[in-house]
Amino acid sequence: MYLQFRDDVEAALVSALEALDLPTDDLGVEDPPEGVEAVLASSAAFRLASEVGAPPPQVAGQIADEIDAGDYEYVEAASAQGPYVNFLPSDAYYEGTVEQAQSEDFGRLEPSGERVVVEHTSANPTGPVHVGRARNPIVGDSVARILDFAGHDVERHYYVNDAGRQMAVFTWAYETFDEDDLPQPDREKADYDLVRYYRKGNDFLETADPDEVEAAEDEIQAIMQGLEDGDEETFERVREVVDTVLGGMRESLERLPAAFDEFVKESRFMRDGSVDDVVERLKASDEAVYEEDAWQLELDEYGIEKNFVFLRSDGTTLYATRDLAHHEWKFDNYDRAVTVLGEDHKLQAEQMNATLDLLGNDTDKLRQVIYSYVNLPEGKMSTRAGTGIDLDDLLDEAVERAREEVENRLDDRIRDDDLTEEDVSRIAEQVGIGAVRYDIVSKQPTKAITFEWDRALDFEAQSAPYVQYVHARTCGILEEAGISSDAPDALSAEFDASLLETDAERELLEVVARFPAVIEEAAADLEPHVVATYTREFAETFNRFYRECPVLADDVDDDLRDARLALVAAAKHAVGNALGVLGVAAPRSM
RNA sequence: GGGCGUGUGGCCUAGUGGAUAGGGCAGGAGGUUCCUAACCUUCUGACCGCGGGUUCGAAUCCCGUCACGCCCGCCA
Repeated sequence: MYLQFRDDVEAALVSALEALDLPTDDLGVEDPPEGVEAVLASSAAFRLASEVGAPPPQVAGQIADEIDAGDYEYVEAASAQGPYVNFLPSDAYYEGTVEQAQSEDFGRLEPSGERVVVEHTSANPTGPVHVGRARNPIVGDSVARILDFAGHDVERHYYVNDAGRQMAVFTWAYETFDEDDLPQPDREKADYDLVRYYRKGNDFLETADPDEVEAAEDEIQAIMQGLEDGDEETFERVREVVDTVLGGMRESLERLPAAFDEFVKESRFMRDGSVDDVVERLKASDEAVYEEDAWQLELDEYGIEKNFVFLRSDGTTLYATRDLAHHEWKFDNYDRAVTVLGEDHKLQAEQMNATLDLLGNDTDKLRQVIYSYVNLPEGKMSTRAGTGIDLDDLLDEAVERAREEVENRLDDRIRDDDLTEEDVSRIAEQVGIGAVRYDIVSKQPTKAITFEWDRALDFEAQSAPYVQYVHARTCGILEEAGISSDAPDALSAEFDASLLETDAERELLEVVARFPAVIEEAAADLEPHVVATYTREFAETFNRFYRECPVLADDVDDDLRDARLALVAAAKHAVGNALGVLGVAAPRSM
């Protein structure tokens, strides 16, 4: 209802300003601060004061006087308060909110018909996913969920670098070294198994005898050339390594959970000729220069000073060149493309944008979400060097700590719980992993995060469990009332929302009503953290309602009980779906 | 050196032109015969890095400056 209310408010302002013969290009609709009763307000009077020749409060008064709230279904009143025009919602707003939010998928926006591809993670398949990289799948998966919930047709892609130098090194190392010379793997898992060869290979290239290194480099070069020439046998050799390591990484990512619709391999664009096509078109462009035996592109007109090399002197393509073909493929198959990238890829992204534009693509269809890395207090995490915390270890530790927490709480509970061992495991999993994910997704992606165990695994206050607990409470009340999620129909279809008139109830209704607008904003700006901020405010508001408004107590009369139950169901859908788009589990009990 | 990003109470964080800068942690004081206390109430604590400027109004925009991070490969 919030979106409809906002439409009403905008219409009312336009009509009032037109009647006063004032410009309508700046309505100044905003959320009033806490403590102000209104749901929306306009600060337009500030800007119109000079035009009218009267002080802002007087202008606000004129605007408010011009508005007849009766003309708008969801507006109860428009009143001037100092220089602001404040808008109060009508009973229909509150009643409409409760009704609308009875739907299980409350908050989902109308289908847009737009096909959006979200590419995220795309880490080179060199070894286990570490925490430094984990922000990408968490942010990316949440962005994908939000776009989906906002009505778009979303596909999630992992772009696999299976043709670069790193994979050539890996393949060479895998074929060269003997397992007996390697340390024990940290886990019995494919990615942990194979990363030992990769580390050993890199170590060899850095420290071995120069002649031996040269021989190794020749083999690596042969692999790269084979890929470039489209040699099937070479592709097979590399594929074995890539698919094996990727398989292990996928398992870890799915725990987050982050799943993909498609793993797009860059070698595909080498084989279908599209990379060659890109190269030919670039060579023919006015910006192309042949310097130092390599083909380059001058991108000065895009404000990029550094030349973009798109063909090496040995005639092989670069990752960035292949990525151009990849993105043209995206443009052919989707209406929009979103890529989640670490901040270190920012310049490359700008370079690619410029080049795609030069090739005649509409780059407005492409957007990047940039995030800063998660570092350790002592520095960066690196797969090659083997420094860093593995995502699996973090998640295991999180689940273990969550389990301890659940077990501790079992002892000092007021109510008798009938949590089974199965419940305890489920809760530990939901809370532990949810806490990690929420901790990452709730912060602005551009802010750097320094990883600290205790901070990442804090289960109190502004954390996933705090919000999850609210969801569990809503489920608890509904179940107590005999309304299980399996049988939502048991909820009385007849309820009188006008009985919800205390401050606590009204505030909860208002925060529920805002949910679709939060989705709209998060989707438009590609910012999952605004949903996380919302869940926190939601939880605070719900907890106040919970404290002040008993639903099932004996002294609550039947009509009020039904209305409150409907409100609790509405709250459950809002917070449950908010957690859903964040990719955080919504437990029915804790 | 150049480019991009970040800087908000002791610590973490929301807020990108409008109403007393909103939370959390830590610290002090309270609350459970009552639908789950992973909760709530209350107190303490901020010259929004620093200096200028624009504006009726600046954490938010502009200029300068400092600190930190990232980038400036024929790597990815």
